[in-house]
Formats: sequence, structure tokens, C-alpha cells
Amino acid sequence: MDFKLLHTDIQSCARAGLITTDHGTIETPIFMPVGTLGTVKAVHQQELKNDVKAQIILGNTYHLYLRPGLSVLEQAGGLHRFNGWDRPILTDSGGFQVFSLSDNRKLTEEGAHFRSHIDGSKHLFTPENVVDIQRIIGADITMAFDECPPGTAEYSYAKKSLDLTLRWLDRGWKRFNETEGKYGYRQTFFPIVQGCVYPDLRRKAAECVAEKGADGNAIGGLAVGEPAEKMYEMIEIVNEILPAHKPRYLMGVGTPANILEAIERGVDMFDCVMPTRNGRNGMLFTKNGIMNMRNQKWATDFSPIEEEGASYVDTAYSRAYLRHLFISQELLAMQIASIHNLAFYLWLVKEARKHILDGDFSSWKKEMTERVTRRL
RNA sequence: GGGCGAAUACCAGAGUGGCCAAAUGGGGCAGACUGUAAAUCUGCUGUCUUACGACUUCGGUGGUUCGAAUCCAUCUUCGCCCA
Repeated sequence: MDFKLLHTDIQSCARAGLITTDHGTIETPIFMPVGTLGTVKAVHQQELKNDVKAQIILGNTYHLYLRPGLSVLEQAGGLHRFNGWDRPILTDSGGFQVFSLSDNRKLTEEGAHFRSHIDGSKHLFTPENVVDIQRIIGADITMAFDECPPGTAEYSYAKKSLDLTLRWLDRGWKRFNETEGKYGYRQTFFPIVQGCVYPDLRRKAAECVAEKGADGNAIGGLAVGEPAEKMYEMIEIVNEILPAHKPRYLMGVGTPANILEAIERGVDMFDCVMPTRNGRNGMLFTKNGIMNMRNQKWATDFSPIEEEGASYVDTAYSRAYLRHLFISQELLAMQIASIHNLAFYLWLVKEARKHILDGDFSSWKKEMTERVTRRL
């Protein structure tokens, strides 16, 4: 993987760049739709390419490992061949599941012992086998196995957790460099900065991560319950340390406003379930604010979903019709909302990129932040 | 003409003397959701009130009772059966 930094904003840390992988290029800043089980829920590949204009999508190590399982993925020739997505894929390591499925797991020095949420069977994830699994999945970008503590974690726990994550990082990094991809194209490995909301832990983590000299670096453990201001503060601290000539990936974030704030602070890559999950639950993000499509107020609003929206669905369907679909629990509602929201997110980062290159990012960001946070 | 049964909130439907403004489901209204165990979850849904609480309700009317959605009488409507 290669990263070319094209331009850095004069007034802020915002950057525009280009990532090159064996499955194609990615213009940064970028938003990556989440496709946990090898599918971006409710959206098929053609829509992802033509309507959403996704350049890279995510998969999840934990979920794909449990289902369909490594044997199927390996026989398929990797996830790209299995799901038909020929552009880049990034897989999360399962570290987040250690957090979100915390009732079913136990951490040891060796790794995370956990029970499958599907059938209760016992499994062990280690920094090493998570690399191996991501080799089998065949993601272009693989992630280190980390622990993602909740935003409310006490300092003592955060410190202990970070130390473990950093030891795991050494092991995962070593394993990655000792192994090769299975399908003839290159893979890369991103370490993850943890440290909760504690500046000294974040600095230490960022330094350890930067030392590895990986192709890109990730910031994890944010937007997990801490105030947004803390998150922004941590991003600033970490990005001062992470190398400028490598892409920075803020994991799991976030709202349109979160993304704009993070871009301003020098983040290049994002993923979040929000556009798809909230979309399926009736929430639409637009450049003029947020709409809850189940609300009575849209019942007879026959105007387009979004005037000059980012995708086909915006003018193909009216607000009243989309509300009807949601109220009737029709599958098409989730499809339209997912496509709309993802297209909007991709539009947002593309516009940000344009304004970074044009040199007026800060003023554009200020106005856009005000607009996207409104409730319609 | 006679007999039996039923009428409960937007709908369906429980409740058969006080714990009932009334279960439950549906419908309706609103909210939440940030590296997806999520087409999920949470509230509210008689009136007034921020709340505490107050007030009016269980087909109509009249009774019994300290107290009635619940018991009695009668009327109305609907359903079934017999002629």
C-alpha cells in the first residue's frame, strides 16, 4: 500500500491524499461503509459502486471467522472473490467485539477467550491468529488486535489495557511481517492507538505505534461513551505524533459533524455503522440536517428526499413515499435510506477533499457543520 | 313472536365488587443508535398538568352497596337459535 499526501490545509491540519492498493486507489479523506459480514447491509455491490460511490468497504474478522468460517473463505479465494467486491477491503480485527460482546469474553496475556454469540462455542483470538485470519479473509488493509475499553474507563484500567494492547501490537506486527498474503496481492497492517481519554497514555500509544513504521495508523477507542470534546482533544494529541506521510484512520467515527472535526485535525479515513444502521432505523443525514423519516411531518411531503442529493434515490422517491415505506416496514425503506446516507457520507468527504485542495476548507467546514447538525 | 349471548380506550381483546384510567397485542406519536449479536431498542398513547396530582370513563337510564367496568331492573344495538 502506498500513500501520497497531495495537500495539507494552511489554516488547519486537514489533508487530501491518495492511497494506492492492489485493488485500486482511494481518495482521502474517505469514508468506508461498514460491511461486517461481508455485506453492507441492504446495499448491493452495483449500488455501492454507482450510487454510493464507495471506494473501500469494511469486513469484520470476528464475524466472518464465525460465519461463514475460514474454510469457506479460503475455498472461495478470499473475501473479494466471495462477495464480488473487487475494490479495496479493510477488516477490523475483532478488537471492537471484545468490547461490544464483553459479557462473553475473558482477556489474558495470550489473547481474548470468548464465546460465540451464535452458538456459545469457545474460541481464542490472539494477536497472531487474528493476523492469520485476516490473511485468509484477504483484506487489503488488516488491523491489529487490540482492546477497546469503554469511554468511561478509569485511568488504572486504561493504562493496564493499553499496555496489553501494545504488547499485542508487537506480537501482531511480528506475525504480519513473517507471513504473506495468500491470493497474490499485497496486504498491509495498521496498528491502533488506544489510551482512552488520558493524554499521557495517548501520547505513549502514538509513539509506540509510530515507531512501527506501518503503512497507515489507526486511532481507536474513541466515540465509545466519552464527550465529543474529549475525542477531538485526543485526536489532536495523537495526530501530532503519528507520521504525517502515512494515512490516519479514526475507527468507528461517526456523525457527519464528528467527521468534519476529525478531518480538520488531520484524519484521513473513517468508518461507522451510523449511516447504515441509523438509516435502517429511519434516520436520514442530509446536507441540510437530520430527518427522522417515521415522523408524521413527512406524511404529505411529496418533495424529493433531498434536493440535489448525492444519489439516484434522492430524486427518485419522495419523502412522503419513503415515510410510507418505513411505517409499512417495507424492505425498500432500508435500502433507500442506506443508499442515501452512504452516498451523503461519501459526498461529504469528497466535498471536504475538494475544499482542502481549493484552500477554503475551514470556512466550508464551519458552514457545513452548522447545516448537518440541524434537525429537520 | 320466543329463547340465548354479547356490548370495555383508535382496533382487537382481558378484566366479572375495592389492588382499575383499566392486562395484552396491533395501530398511532416521539426518542435512541458512532471499528454492527441492531429491518433493533426505549418511552408515551382518556382529559388537564412540567410533575405531584386532580377530574371524567367500560352501550343508555335508573337502582343495590361504604364502594360498580364487574350485581339488579329496564331500554337500545348487534349476533346466534327456534317459529
